Amino acid sequence: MATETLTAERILAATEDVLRLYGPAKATVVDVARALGVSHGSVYRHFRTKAALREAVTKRWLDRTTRELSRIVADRSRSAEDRLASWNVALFTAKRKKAGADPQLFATYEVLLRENSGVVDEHITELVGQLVQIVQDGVAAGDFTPVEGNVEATARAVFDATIRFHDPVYAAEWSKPGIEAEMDALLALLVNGLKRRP
Amino acid sequence: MATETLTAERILAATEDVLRLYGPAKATVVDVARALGVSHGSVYRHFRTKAALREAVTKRWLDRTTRELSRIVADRSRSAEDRLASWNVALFTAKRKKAGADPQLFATYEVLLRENSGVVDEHITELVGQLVQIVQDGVAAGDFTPVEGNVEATARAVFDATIRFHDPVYAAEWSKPGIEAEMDALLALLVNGLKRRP
DNA sequence: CAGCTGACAGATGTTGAAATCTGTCAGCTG
DNA sequence: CAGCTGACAGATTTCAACATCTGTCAGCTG
Repeated sequence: MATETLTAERILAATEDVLRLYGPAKATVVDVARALGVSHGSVYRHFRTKAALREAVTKRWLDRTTRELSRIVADRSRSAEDRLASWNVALFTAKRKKAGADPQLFATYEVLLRENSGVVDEHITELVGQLVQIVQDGVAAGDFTPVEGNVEATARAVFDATIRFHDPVYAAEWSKPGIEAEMDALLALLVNGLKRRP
Repeated sequence: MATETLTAERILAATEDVLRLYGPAKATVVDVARALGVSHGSVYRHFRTKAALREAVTKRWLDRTTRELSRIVADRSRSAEDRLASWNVALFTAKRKKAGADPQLFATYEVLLRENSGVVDEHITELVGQLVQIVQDGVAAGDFTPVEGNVEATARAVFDATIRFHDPVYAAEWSKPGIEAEMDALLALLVNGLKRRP
């Protein structure tokens, strides 16, 4: 335990700790190095710049969510309609939990997301990809009709429509009473719009 | 012309000019007074504080949009489906035009909107109210079925769903090619969800 | 000799004194 | 005398000197 090898993962974990402690404005590479008991030069051996380090922390944080949601996508035993709603509720619940459990850290990640829009774009692409799979399954099962016959555009439309329930910009509204009813109404409207007409 | 009486409206117009010129951070009450050729004490006769002045400017700006849209709401000669799409397209087009025509001023208003969330909330309430009227008309005509039988909740859901196309937060995406197609897909999905099933 | 250290130059952030602004009001003016 | 002015106190912002941080690299160490 005295001198575990310095890995990227250990640095990332320490960086998250330091960010939680000092916030995004004051967390420095020197702080991270101190937390690990090494010199800051060693951190630069694993991450070319401070920006790259912060980007990696951001990606790590977003990937945890993507991984969780992928389980819902993969569960073919449930209907597409069911999974579509579950997926959206799970995404909302996960984000709201993060925002509520440690507002300090969540605010920090809001800053990181803004400065790493490339990582966010990739994350969104992955999420829309998951929705594509669910919609595709629904179409194959004869439950859904994609808008304009375009599954990609339809999945993207569903994602856009629920943006209020997953974009951290709106985090302040997530604790409002009645927010769940609002989401339910929106999901009902969307599912109704997707359903094949007899 | 030499000495027109100092009205609230003249002050508001001058304030907008000063904001356009200096930006939200540097525009001062003294600047506004100078633009009007009066002392800053006179401005304080009409607006209790600088914050109240900025709030009034913000409200004036938002009200211009509300007024334009009300013409679509009132036009009973068109179907609810038609007006719903028109209303959303008009809102999007108006905002996008403002953002594109004078990005400087639009950025300034983004700041004002953030510091006057109360005014924004009222504005949103008015807009949702307009949507309620359109949805109500559609239900009365037998074209729409409101989600959960609740017209208010349905109108709110439509508003939330299109947030990406009217919240200035996303202004950067409004000039992306293909954005109109994305809005069309979303509107088609929503209208489909609203339509009464035979 | 792979991996780490720490001194260093330039970039970025902090700090506090000086400058400007906000909001008030007694008195001036048309 | 209604409406405006401008001097003023306290609040806020600006600016420049100072402190800290980022990123590099020659050399140390296990």
